[in-house]
Amino acid sequence: MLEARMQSASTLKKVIDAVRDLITDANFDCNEEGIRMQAMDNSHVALSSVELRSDGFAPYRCDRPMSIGVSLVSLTKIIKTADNNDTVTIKKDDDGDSLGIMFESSKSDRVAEYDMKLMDIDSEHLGIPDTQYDAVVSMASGEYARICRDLSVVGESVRIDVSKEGVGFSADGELGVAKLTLKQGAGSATGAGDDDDDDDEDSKPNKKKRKAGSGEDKVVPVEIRLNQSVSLTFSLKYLTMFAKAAPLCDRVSLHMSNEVPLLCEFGFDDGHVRFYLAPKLSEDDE
Amino acid sequence: MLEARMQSASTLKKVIDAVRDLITDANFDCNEEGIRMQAMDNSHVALSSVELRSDGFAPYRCDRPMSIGVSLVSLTKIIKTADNNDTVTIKKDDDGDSLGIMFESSKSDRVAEYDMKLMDIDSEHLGIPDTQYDAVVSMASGEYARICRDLSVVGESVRIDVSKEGVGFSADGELGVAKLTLKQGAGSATGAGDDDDDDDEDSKPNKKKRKAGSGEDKVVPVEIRLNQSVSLTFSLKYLTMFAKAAPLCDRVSLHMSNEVPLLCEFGFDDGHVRFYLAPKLSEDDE
DNA sequence: TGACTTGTCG
DNA sequence: CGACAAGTCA
Repeated sequence: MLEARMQSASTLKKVIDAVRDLITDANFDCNEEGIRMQAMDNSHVALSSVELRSDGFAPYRCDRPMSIGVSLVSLTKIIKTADNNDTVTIKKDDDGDSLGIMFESSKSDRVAEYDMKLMDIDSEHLGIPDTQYDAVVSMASGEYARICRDLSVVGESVRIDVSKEGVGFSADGELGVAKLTLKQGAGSATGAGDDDDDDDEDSKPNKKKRKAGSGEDKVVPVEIRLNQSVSLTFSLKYLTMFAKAAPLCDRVSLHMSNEVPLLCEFGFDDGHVRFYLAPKLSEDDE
Repeated sequence: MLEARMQSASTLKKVIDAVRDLITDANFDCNEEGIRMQAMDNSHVALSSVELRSDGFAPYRCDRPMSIGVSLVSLTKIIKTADNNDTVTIKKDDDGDSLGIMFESSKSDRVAEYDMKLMDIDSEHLGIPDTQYDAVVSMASGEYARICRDLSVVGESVRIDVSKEGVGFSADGELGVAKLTLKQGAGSATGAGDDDDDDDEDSKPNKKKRKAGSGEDKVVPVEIRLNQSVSLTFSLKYLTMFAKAAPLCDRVSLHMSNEVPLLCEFGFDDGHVRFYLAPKLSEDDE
């Protein structure tokens, strides 16, 4: 028996939005620590990994580990019917072959219940080594999204160079060459500021999302942690798909070592979305 | 060596937007006075002419005149990645075959550098005689755009009649006849004019949604300078494309003499965009 | 069906 | 000026 309730549907909606372009089906692996999902994209190039820790739910109950095979296409359709501040409860019996999903509106007495059919999915659970990366770049997630968008007009690949001075993103193609440079410590306004109030922090999920329209954007500085300079080339198409996760949080961190897959991480309260992507081996690949 | 820096990208963005529907490639002719661009549209019907005077740049440096062959398609893609208030610097070495374009964000240390490949373009530089026109009509550029839009619903050509009383725009087609009259001195709020004058036809389709902007539109009176009445017919398709320049400035002026190409001018600080279009010879042409 | 572009709102 | 939503194109 699994039963998990989250105060607001918005995080779940954003998580689904973040991965639905990459994944069509996936197993949700649940245990007492929370819910995890991991899957390669359809062309087996990128790995997506989602964690929703049990702390993010109240209550959370999972008597014994279970693996729930979900069609993200179906789940997307269902989750889109929820309001952002609806309460979401998901429930699964030990024996059933369907997943119960319930949305309760806060202001009215509207209750929507879905019973989503499940799938049998071969879970190719890949162990991901807990690598130490040579370079970790953290920046505003909006900035990351924009860099992907801007460079996409020039080419299909981006070379990321990280050094002490900063991080450079460069692309080239028919129309010429583009290079975008961020200096360490450089601030960048995000789209979503949320002000930390001192009083009400803890377990209460902050559903006050004041998306500070104009003016009061929080400045999110670029931070670089570097053991060794790296230079890696990636497919912009995938990096752009990763950027769909940007609404989840202010920051994204890119973890890189030469010739090792990139880890692109979006962390949020009580969970994260991580993407892994192998670098292009050489520039002639394109 | 050319180096020119403008404080804000917005003007450049608007200039490019104004001509990109008409022109795909053009030479940017640079000298110490500034940058000029002149080109016929692809079907060799309309002439576009852009001037960016050196005063609009700081600093501006152009050691010797040069002609830079630019693909507006590429330039459009690049310029779209700039924020409106980014600082723009364009640079070209005397010998290179590419144009350096740099956007610097004001708030952060984000720097985007592009190196755009150039083209060899046969510059058919047409001398434009500095004509004295018989009639010059100046009006709100938003009003101009709206007239083009409204009349396009009715027909493909517009006849413009200028007399002492005012200026009339008329079109006809399948669904009937439309005539729009502006009187001299009549004020018009930018964007939403409905000056109901006596000549108003009821056949005018009313699907105008007046998006009167922020309410505080400046009133821009219609001004007519007239030596002799004129009556000319133009393709609405082209006049509508000219209207893309409207964001550049509050006013547009239409310079006309019978049987001579129209000059449609959008002037702004330190520059202008001008369009020339030959009149249709007779109304049976359509 | 999804992604992108454009237009509107805050 | 940035974010959201709708419409269009692929």
